[in-house]
Amino acid sequence: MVKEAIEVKIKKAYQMAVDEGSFQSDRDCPEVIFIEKPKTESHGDFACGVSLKLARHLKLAPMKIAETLKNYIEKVGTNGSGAMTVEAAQPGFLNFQLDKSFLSNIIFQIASAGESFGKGKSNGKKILIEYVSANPTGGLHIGHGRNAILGSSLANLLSFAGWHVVQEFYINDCGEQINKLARSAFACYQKKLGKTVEYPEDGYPEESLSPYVDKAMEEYKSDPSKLEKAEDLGDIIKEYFRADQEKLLLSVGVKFDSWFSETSLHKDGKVEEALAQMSSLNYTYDSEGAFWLKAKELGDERDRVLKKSTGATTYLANDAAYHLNKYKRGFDLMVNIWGADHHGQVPGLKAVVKALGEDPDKLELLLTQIVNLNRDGKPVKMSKRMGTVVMLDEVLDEVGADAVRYYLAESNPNNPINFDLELAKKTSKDNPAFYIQYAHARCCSILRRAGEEYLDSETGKMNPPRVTPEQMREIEQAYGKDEHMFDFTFDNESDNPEAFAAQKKLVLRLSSLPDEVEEAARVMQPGRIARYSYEIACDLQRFYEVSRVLSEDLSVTRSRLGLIMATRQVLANTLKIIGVSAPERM
RNA sequence: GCGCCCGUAGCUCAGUGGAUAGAGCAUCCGCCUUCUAAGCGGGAUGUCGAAGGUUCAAAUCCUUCCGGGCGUGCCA
Repeated sequence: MVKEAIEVKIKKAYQMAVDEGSFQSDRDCPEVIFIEKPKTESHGDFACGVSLKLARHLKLAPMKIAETLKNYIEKVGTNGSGAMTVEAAQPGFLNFQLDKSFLSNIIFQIASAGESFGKGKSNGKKILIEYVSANPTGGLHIGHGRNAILGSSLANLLSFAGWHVVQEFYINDCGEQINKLARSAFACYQKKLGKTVEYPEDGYPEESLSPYVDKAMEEYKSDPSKLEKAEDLGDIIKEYFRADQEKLLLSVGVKFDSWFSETSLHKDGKVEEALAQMSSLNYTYDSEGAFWLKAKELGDERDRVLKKSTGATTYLANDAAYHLNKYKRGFDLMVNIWGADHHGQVPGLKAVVKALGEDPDKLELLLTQIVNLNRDGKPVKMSKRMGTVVMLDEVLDEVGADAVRYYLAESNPNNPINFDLELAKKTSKDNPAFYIQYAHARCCSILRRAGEEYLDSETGKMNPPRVTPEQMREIEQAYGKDEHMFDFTFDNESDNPEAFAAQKKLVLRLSSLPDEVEEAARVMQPGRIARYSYEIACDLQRFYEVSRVLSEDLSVTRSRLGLIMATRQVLANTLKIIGVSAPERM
């Protein structure tokens, strides 16, 4: 919001400069006005290097352009948002220093927006995010967990940024893996009935299936004929697994709007339809008894089989049908989240989409790298059931949902995660997940304490609350209405530069939530919000160290309580995006 | 071989073509009468994997090379 205000000012200044003949150009600035946060304090609170970019276009020295813009910016004035000073600096930067009035106006704006602070305006667009999409043949491992948390956080983020989001799980409930499940479960069942059968050599581990077979026998004990065919038993068991996956995902706050069955595509003849559509567009051919996609001419490294010589369709053919269905549902954008070990399938899927005559640019694939588990920096393999693969529920049991969500959401999907189990359990600043929650709890604590009696250190007696319940209600009501309520938040820079710096830093950090949301949504990286949240926690801590909220001065107390409310709100909003709880006490 | 991802402080990682490349951990030195010390402040720490190129300006864009991970089925 601050960046926008500055951008508007520069734009206006540019137009005035053109109008008055200082710049020989059209009224619209030909370069993007990019406002940055300088790393060095002496470069102001915000800076803009547009003069450097304009040098060639205007045929003037960058420094000259900067100075001209500075003069016109001063003419533009404050336009109601509070004051700032501008400096032109070598080699042509514009450096902006915000005034106290500007800063307290920021708090006021956050206060007015309340819960919706940082929320993007609805863009009227629909997006489908498909993720996890595991086989219903077992549990979910930590890699599924990474995709689940990324998908869910991305959904929260995009929805907050103004998209209409649909989250979907594509159930891979047919094909070779499912047949294997059915065979294994049926063998297990036969054994339970006392028959001597050979357990499939490459089958799923009997000990993991056994409880599910027991469950099926219990459920169908009045009508065991339902279990008499391997296929039927497989259908029952795979639904158990799917339901377990759903339950586990719900326990980490991952909730799907839609569960799409691969089998339903076959039943409804959609796979054949998709194949026919690709044929009609002349992107297929028969060879060696199989049915092929001309993938190579659509950008893949070689052609791909759609229907095997056995007559069965490949996963690619099924994916074609599924994606055709997605396209028909009219989304503006579709995102698939896959493990990076599947990246080889990307060109095939893109080829299929083109062969169906759809726009491949509407389909975005996010690939996630692997999750390594560590304990005190050393690699661990902890799974009881699967040997080398670490299961999501085991990690969840050990460190809890909040830590799982934070660490899996925080990372850049392109990088492998080194998830340290001991770190995730720490209750200290080393553990950002904890530290952010603690910051939120601290805000709540201060707000609570404001309305409680407190010990007077001089008299040793209890004093009445600094802020009575009536006053607290007044503050909450004024919060968002009284523009000048926050004017007392800041110390004078000359009296207490440390305190002023911390106050300013916190306020500016809070103000950037809308920019952070917009940028994170644009690059589809909810992890940026997680890291931003940690930075707020650090800034709050610093503020807390150097400037008291609750004091004898009621106007300062009121003012700073407003800042604490604003901080609590921004922390709550960011935690909600990454799906971590915001506790009031810890 | 080919394709994708990665290479930034001792470690884990940020970094939008812009000013002196940043955080946290670890390490060293300080700091607890006060709203939660579950903490805070301050040092020190770099061939941004390498070399070319584009640019007024490159960790960032392009090319080549080196190192690591993954993939490369009529499996999913």
